Amino acid sequence: MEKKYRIIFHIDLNAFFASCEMAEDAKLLKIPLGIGGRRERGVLTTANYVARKFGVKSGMNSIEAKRLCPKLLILPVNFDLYHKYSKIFFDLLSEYSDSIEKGSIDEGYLDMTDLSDEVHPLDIAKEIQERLYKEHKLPVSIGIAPNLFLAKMASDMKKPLGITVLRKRDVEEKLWPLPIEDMYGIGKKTYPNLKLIGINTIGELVNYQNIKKLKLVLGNRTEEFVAKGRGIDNKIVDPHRHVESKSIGTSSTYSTDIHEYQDVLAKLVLLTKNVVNRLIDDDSIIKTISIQVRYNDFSQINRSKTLDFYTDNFYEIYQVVEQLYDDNQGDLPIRLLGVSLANIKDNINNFRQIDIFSVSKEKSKEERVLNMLNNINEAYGSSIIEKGVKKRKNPKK
DNA sequence: TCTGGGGTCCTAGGACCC
DNA sequence: TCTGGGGTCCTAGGACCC
Repeated sequence: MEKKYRIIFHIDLNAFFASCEMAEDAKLLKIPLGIGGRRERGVLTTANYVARKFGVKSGMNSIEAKRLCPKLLILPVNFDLYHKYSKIFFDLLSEYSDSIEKGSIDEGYLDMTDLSDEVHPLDIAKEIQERLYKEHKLPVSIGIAPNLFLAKMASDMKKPLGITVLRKRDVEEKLWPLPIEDMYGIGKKTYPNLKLIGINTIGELVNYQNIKKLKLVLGNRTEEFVAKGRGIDNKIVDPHRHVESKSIGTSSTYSTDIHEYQDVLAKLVLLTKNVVNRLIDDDSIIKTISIQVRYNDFSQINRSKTLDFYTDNFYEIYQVVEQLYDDNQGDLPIRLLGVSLANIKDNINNFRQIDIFSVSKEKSKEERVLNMLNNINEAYGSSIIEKGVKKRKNPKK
């Protein structure tokens, strides 16, 4: 029998980074906890609910957070730990459906339409929530709805540990009163423009009469947002979306601005080393290299170059990074530098012709970069560099 | 109290090929 | 000669999300 509506779950881990730390160490359960940078320019990526009572929230400058809540404990981000719990989370979800789409490290969509008529979706949601909390100490909020957009909006309505059902017929009552900035996809640049034309809630967006004016603000996505506001979203749960990452990058905001060319290069070497290590760990190769430079007035440039071959070679990649910087040097002091790699593919059958006559030339360039690395090592006493000389894992397959 | 770091997707113009 | 139009890739920038 054909069902009239799909049944989609959106499952969202509450205060995920903080919850992982608390799952690891029960002593953290009752104290205000934030995760993020502890230095002058650091901000919190998240905070537990004890800290939130003091007004502490994600995105907040760490010093301001400390002022609001002097007893706040701030731990540095620990991605290895979060990946471990993320895997636990998705493994458990996979017991309930084959149709799972990873939204990000801490949220997923499940298509539960094929659920037997004997079981109620709400009971399954309760079971998932209880198991994650009891077996793994992970609190989640769950939204149940006929499509992905409504499920996403629903999971946000009750936090932490909420379960919210949002049916098509509930849209006018439950969705339309929400402030427009709470709509998924409307961010901090767009919502002031919507307010300017008199739209303050999702309902006001849906019922806006002057479509031409609306298109000036929302552009090509106007129809999409209006449909979503009406509770219509035909996107399917796609297990293949977001399985392979499309880029690997790292960036760093420095506690004091960088003025000297040589200092910039030293930072770029470190950043490049870091991303190339991750690339090699991943057994992947890339052909697009980008740098990001943010100046102290917060203006920013991004520059990229696509090679006509794939590589995972540090020296080759670093040469491009340095070239991109050299070609685009600005006058302002630098606050942030970033390096990222895109156009990624698996490192299998990457046969490349090597021009033996250029090898000696390349050698001398390699030596120059190696010297930079050694100098940085001496200056910082850092272990990052050594870590980078690790061996390639066995190729896949 | 000045504003992190990891990403994805979209747009628009230009190069280049057919 | 003064010139089209589709497709694809590259580059830069912007917006958004967690």
